[in-house]
Amino acid sequence: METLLPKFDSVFSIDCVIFGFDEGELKILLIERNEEPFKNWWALPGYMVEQDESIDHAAERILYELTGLRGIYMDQFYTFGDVNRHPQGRVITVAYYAMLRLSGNKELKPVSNYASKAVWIPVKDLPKLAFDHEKIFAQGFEKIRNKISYQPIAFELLPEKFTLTQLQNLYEVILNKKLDKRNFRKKMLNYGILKELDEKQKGVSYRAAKLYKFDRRKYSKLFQKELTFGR
Amino acid sequence: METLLPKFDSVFSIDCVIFGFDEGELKILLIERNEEPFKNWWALPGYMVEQDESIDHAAERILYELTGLRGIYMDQFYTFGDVNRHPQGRVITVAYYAMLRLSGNKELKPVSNYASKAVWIPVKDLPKLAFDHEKIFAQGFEKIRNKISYQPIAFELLPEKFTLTQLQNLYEVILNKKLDKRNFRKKMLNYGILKELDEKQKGVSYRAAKLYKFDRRKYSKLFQKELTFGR
DNA sequence: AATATAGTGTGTATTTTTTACACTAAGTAA
DNA sequence: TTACTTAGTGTAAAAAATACACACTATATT
Repeated sequence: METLLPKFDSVFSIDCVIFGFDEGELKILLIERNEEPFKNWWALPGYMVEQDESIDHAAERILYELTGLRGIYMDQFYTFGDVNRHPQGRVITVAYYAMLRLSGNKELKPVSNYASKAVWIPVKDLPKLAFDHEKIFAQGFEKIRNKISYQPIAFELLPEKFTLTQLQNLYEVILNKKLDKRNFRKKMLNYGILKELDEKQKGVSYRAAKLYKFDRRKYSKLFQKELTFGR
Repeated sequence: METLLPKFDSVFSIDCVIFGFDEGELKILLIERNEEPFKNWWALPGYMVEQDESIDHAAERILYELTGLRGIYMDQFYTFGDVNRHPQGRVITVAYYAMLRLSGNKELKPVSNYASKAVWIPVKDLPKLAFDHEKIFAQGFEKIRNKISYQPIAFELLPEKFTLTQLQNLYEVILNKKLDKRNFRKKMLNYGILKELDEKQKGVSYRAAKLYKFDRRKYSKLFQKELTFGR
């Protein structure tokens, strides 16, 4: 039966909204396109999905080819399917996002030549982007802002060891809102998902703060669905 | 420049996970397929998107053609892109969901003949479904369960006038959890998004309950993002 | 008319969570 | 030693969440 039916092929793409946090600034990973259309424009890392790969796999591959970043786990957040979003025809795109720690300064080096370079750009200096990528970016930002307010995912953006002040700064940047220091600390420490280390910050010209680590095991226990409504 | 570039066409589909609530049961809208592959199987209402329509528009059109339901607003929730999810080739599908009031018994009548019929099936009696539709359904159910616990969207499933007990039953069905009557009422009434009516339930063989209406205006004011973290 | 039945409707005390708020301690640099 | 800068800390008040049980009322049944 199957052989009598027409065969389908498709063209669709993946775009990645990758956030990083560095020097107190929230950044986003962009590439400079080296291909028409929009050659030499800034764009989100994104490309066509192959016929024989799942979209999740494509996301990883594409991010690697365009930026050199490897094995980054991303979550899908929305699919953009306006008719004219791509000048060459009907191309819908599935958007993924991730949050990365920038410490260690992983090098960015496109592996394919679809991109001429890949760089971290502060979110507040976002340039004009190719296609509908500004819209995609905006929705991705919205997504993490939402998510961070009910799941402490911010750790993914910080170095492995961090101070509470750094953590708070990050929350403030994403939520675009000042937070109270004492309440913030109380709340975070109460979650019980931070390990206090015996180490202190180094190289600062003032009192050094304690360093903390994120305790992934306790975290996943804590956030296996906890809903409102008592019994 | 554009004319030198290859033209792209694509094949992709929409699937709809539509919830209804009737006689104390949560139901889902299914069709019986009248086309290969999976002819005569149960399936979610879904079909291919046309080249010249946005995916949001396609969702509405497809739901109408397969079930006769018109102008239903749906939200996208996930895109399924495994390589072998469709036997005829590479077809990714964008899944949408909606919650509907079943009162008034809108008639279900496929307008195209891709479906031989469309019916409401209790979620607890879900049959075997075509393609990967069971997976899609499960993720859609997860979605509303999640959503209902931070936004009172349950009204969309109830008739325009409803009793607090009906509302509570619905929450209990979706959350799969018994709730305390007094606390539930206190909480709901405190939101201030219910209008108490001068009417009472009719045709019951016990004390009739007051009827309420959902106050959409107050609701949208209340739920314009309210995040945790004080100041 | 009396009674059984089934769901409606209500209040309070306790605990937990959230919020507001300001000063001292520690380390570095001059 | 002093000036500077950030780290670190507690409490009281308000708000929200929770646990819990019984009398009321409309109808159907006899």
